[in-house]
Amino acid sequence: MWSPWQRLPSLPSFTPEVLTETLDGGQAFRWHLQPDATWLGVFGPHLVRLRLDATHHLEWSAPAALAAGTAPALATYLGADRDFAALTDSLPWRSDPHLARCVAAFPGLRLLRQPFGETLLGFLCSATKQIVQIKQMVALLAQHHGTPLLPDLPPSALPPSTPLLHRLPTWTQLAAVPEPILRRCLLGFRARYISETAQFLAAHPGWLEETEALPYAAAKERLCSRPGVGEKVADCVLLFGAGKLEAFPVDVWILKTLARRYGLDDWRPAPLAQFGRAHFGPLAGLAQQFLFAWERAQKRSGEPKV
DNA sequence: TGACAGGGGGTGT
DNA sequence: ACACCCCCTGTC
Repeated sequence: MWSPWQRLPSLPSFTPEVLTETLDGGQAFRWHLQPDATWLGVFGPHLVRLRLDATHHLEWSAPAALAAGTAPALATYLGADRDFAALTDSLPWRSDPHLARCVAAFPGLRLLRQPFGETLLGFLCSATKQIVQIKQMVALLAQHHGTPLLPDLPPSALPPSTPLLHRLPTWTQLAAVPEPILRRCLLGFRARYISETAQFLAAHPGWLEETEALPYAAAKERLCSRPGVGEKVADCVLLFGAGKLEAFPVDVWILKTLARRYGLDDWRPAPLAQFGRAHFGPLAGLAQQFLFAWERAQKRSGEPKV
């Protein structure tokens, strides 16, 4: 049923914590930790299990029927073509003590390269929502409107009630769904954004592909012309779905971080984004991910759940 | 074991 | 500044 576990060549080792932060730290919303401590995730047409071996290197397994194209797709998705250790080393951590401790706390943290259209969909869901709730929305979108990943195989091959039996709907599929139906995916006011974007994309074939290929500034401008896409969402889509590492999303966490750790109280998001690009340089988005991971960890240790 | 606020990784006006 | 939409979470 599942393919044998296979090492993923050309990817460095991970600690479990950094793997969690990479897969389930707000970049992507379709990775779920299973009871056996493996990660189960979907991107594009791919359904994948991931785990760490004894040497903390990544291993993957996919349903046998889908496993053929998995390795190269996974390599792209995980950014295996980029040396994140070297990129991280080129961040200005030597002159920035706070960045230095964030980098040290999450060694090997990387940016994903997700399918562009799916990234847009995920972050259109993200406004004023926490990760758990965004994950719930995209899971429902997939269940209700996405194509089954294993059309010919019995669901019993997977854990019961997994939210990962379907791909995300394509924008073409979404364009055929009336907004009131979309709302059943717990989207709230975001349903209108998604519906209008789907209509627009149906009327403008190639728009997504062209946008993804544009340089950062031009791509951001185009994304921001869509309803529900402001600067923050556009930067997330370009950072996590187009590999534009200069994108510097300013959300409330980064706002608080820059205020508290960098003395930038009362700054507005747009000037903060400018500060970020100036201070952290052309890989500002990577720096942002370290800062974000740090603040998430602080919040967890400050307000333990249980 | 239920009800009840309060707030939530923004955007648009 | 405030509405938008309403689910999740923490409380009582």
